[in-house]
Amino acid sequence: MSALQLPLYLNGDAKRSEWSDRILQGDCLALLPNIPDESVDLIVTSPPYADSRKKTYGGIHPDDYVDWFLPISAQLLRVLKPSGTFILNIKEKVVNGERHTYVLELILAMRQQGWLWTEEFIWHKKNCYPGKWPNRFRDAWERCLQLNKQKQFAMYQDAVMVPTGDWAKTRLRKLSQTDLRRDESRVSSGFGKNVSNWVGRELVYPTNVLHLATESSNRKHSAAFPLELPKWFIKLFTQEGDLVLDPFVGSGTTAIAARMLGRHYLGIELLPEYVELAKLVQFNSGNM
Amino acid sequence: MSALQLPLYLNGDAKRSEWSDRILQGDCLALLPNIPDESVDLIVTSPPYADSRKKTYGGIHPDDYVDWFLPISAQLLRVLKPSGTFILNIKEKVVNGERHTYVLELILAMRQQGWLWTEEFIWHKKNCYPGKWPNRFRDAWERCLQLNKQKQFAMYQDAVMVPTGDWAKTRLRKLSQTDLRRDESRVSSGFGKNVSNWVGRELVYPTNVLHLATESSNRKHSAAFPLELPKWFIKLFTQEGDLVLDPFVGSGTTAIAARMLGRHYLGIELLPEYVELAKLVQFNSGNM
DNA sequence: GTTCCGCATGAATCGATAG
DNA sequence: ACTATCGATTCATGCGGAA
Repeated sequence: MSALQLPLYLNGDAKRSEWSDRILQGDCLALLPNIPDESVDLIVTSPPYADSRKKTYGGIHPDDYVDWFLPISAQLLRVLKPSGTFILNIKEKVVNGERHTYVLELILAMRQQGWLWTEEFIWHKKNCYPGKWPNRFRDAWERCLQLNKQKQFAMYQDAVMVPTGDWAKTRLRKLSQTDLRRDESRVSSGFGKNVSNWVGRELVYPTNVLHLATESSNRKHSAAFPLELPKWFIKLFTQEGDLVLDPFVGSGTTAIAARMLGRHYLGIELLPEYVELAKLVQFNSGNM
Repeated sequence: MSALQLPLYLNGDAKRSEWSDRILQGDCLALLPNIPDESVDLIVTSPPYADSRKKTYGGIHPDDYVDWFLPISAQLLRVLKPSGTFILNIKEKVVNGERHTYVLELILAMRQQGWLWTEEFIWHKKNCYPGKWPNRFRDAWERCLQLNKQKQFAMYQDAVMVPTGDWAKTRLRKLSQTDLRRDESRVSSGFGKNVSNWVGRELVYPTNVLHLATESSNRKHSAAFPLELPKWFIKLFTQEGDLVLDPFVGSGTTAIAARMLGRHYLGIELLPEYVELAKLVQFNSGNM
């Protein structure tokens, strides 16, 4: 789909409400330029991993990955609001017995591009692919890179608080004065170790290791990542009515998550079959 | 301590048995050159984090971290056996609201130096206290970089097998003891449990995510990692009688772990007070 | 309706084989 | 030598059918 064939609702002059909440089929590098500057509150995406979907996406070679992604991230930087956040779910492949370095290089290159590498969340995959190899174990985690345009960005931490675990109660009982003092010295700022702030509370703030609920909706389609993953980031970085973009929306997981949470969304997907699947699920998820 | 003042047991001509199983006080960059080529089976260390221990180590600025570490890693590359492994526990600091990139740059630089970046294990600090800052949550994980000299290296995967999630869950539920049920028993954990209790049962291989509680003992070394962490890597990458090196041994955690597992060890520590502490613990751990 | 098995299925990786 | 393809390995999970 060329720029000239773009649907009217992607015209930059249109109001957002006229072009959001859709799944677009096409190359995101061709479609992204039609999204207005600084119009997106949150980008959550899981791009095709290097060399891993050769049959479907043509297979980006690990050595070419950074060059392939940088023009896209340049567009994402443009369309993101100054207070917005970009969550990039990615993991390096094993190449010739080594972890490839394209993710490291991508982070460095995106910083040159103007992004701030604010944080790296860890997604612990509970049911990772099985297998046994002579010199490695199963890969059970992926990176969720948090990138921003500014040091100050929108973040709604209270929206993702989690119930206090049993460990907290146990821990509290065991806390001695020396424990408290030691931790106070270890934590230099902010919330710190003021136990009174969380004693008796039912909810606590999570960490940067994603500990999502084990419950997973009965999805019949294969999703790139579980629904809970985009939901968590959408709750954390947006409010109702905000706009969430996924330039590699696949079967629509991010769009569904946004819809469920009352956020506007815009999904882009290259493969028509995924677009159809996404639209189907999108339609069926109306009452979720 | 200059090279001229090196103790006799660090003379390259001496047999390993004459110079191992000791904690040496001094700058590792000055002491490492006296260790013979390709004599170490495993290196496990947690170097001082950038800028985090200004008072004790002089505070390596994040921007200088790579230049500071590369001469050391060059020595480590030399003393490591071809089949050996280097486990580097490290985590980037937040500088000016961003994760600093020195760890990424260090990986790239060490590859230029000849290291292979085989794997990145995640140490998930599962019992760290909740906490929050305006723009981030509590940091609950650290990197354990696995670096090698060759694609083929010694690895004893059977030594770290853990009970299956299903089996453990079922059995523990039938025991109906709250404490046991709460105990982490899934595949991804396996620390802090007496695995011998499960011998003969169904065991599976772990993943590259290590669930491990931070140590709550009264260690004075500020960067001490929990004993289970070096123990796990020592079991995975060495056999009894092998030699384990920690060039930043601190209060001796790696040395204690090696001793407990019947491995030879060599610890290096700059600060005399830590050396004394390490030797004390080393002595007291004789019957552990 | 529950609970309990059995079974298919993965954003995987290695080594061998083939071109 | 270097790349492309295939078989073997492995386990948490969700599902369907059975008790």
